[in-house]
Amino acid sequence: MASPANPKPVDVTRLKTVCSACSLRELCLPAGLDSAALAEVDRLVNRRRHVKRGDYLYHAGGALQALYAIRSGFMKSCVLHEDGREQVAGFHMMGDLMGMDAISTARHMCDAVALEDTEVCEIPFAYLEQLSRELPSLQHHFHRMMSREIVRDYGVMLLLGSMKAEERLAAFLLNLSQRFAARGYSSSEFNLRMTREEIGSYLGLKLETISRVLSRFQEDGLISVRHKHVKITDLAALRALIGRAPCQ
Amino acid sequence: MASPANPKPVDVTRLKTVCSACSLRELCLPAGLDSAALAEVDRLVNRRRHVKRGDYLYHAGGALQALYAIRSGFMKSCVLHEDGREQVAGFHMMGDLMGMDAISTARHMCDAVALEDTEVCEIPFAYLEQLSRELPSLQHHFHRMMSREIVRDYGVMLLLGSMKAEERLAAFLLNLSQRFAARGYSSSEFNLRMTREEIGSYLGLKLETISRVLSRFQEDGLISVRHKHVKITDLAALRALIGRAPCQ
DNA sequence: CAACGACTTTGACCTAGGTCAAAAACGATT
DNA sequence: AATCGTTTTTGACCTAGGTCAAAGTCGTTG
Repeated sequence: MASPANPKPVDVTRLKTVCSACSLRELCLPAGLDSAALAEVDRLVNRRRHVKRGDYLYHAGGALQALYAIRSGFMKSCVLHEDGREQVAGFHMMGDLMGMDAISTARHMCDAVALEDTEVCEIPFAYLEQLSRELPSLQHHFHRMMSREIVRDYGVMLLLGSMKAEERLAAFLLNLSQRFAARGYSSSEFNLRMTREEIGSYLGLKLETISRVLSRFQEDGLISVRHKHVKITDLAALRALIGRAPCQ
Repeated sequence: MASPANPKPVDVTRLKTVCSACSLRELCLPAGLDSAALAEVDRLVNRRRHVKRGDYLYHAGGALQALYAIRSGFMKSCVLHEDGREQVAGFHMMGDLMGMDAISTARHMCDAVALEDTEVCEIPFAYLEQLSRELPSLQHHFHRMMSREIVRDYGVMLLLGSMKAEERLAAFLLNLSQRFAARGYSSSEFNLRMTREEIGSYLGLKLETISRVLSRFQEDGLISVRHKHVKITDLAALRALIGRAPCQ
């Protein structure tokens, strides 16, 4: 079970934690760096920030100061339409890098909101560019992370553009499952940090549809859901749902 | 009107054209570089490639060799689902940079197909990384281009996730219009290079819906369409379509 | 522990867009 | 100019998912 950030108020040893000693080292920005490079990156990532549940890490329109690597917690990013409609563009967890949308115009193009108390490492962007000119491995890994975001986005387009409700939700659950697994948590049992409405927004569906499809999955023995808690009971069947082409 | 690549077979002077003399200089990778940097980039971009209508620039799964800047022509990129479903992830024209999805895994994650005869400049990726370590302005602009792709993708998510058919198509036409304008072509009159089916795939709709909505726009006096030729006759009304929130 | 608000579930009904089918229009080729 | 294949248009009908409404469940706070 993913436990939330340690509730102890301020722990000096933890505040001093650096990339080189971080358990997310191999998932996060410094993945694959040698120890010399890692020491440099320790200096790059100099500040932590706590974002309380419901609070914003940054707002659309705000100036780019830094990129943010999530240390613990859970966030969503939302694109806004002028008329107030909002589209969840992604859910982010430990090791994920946020804020890359802002590099283009030096202003954030989406909101980042904490879905539970979250701790992030601040990565001053100007300094990251400078350092990545000196450290080819850092440079390359940063490029890989931006590219990975593009690939992820393509996956979401595929989801939104050509899958039906059941497939979308199956893909969503499998994606969460796999990301939890990659972080050492259970791949079969986890808590959803977001509401049905937020899942719906992400998947281009209404919250009632999410609720109904989850119920149907449960009836069919694919999962068991109780509120935010999900247990995948038939992984193969869930995978089969998105594999086959029911249309055409 | 955008004229296709010169049909003369091989023109040596054109083959020798370099970034510093390219009319797309300010849209493309070298945007904003000083003349010293530009001279370096001239050496970086050493090869051209012609892709005939219907041919692939690269395939999903293929190894990343280079990024590609479009000099002339028109392309689409498609994400593939294992079951054969395909989702058009984007349409690309002169000055656009393609292939950034491949940096993440060193393999392309989508297909790139020419919708008309297209000429691209090959940008060897390893060399681009090397050069951008030496030229901060190139480095920064490259980052901006990757970020711009992420922002574009967020826009597509908004489109697919929370807009209805008419809004999607209006947004699509306005986007094309604006991109043609940025390249010195008419913003109000242009040829669609893609089929109704490809538009539909991009917008998460069926080709019949595209056809119907285009006809409706024409009846309402927003545009006039004849096959691939589109003329925007009421820009304001088209804009108004995506501005207001008809639902909720 | 009562009460409130936020979230979820479920049912009944409706509609935007999908599906199927047929005809028309085009463009490339002979 | 005739033919073929591709693309587009339009109509008739259908269904997945949206909408509206009501009841149930939870966590939080006084």
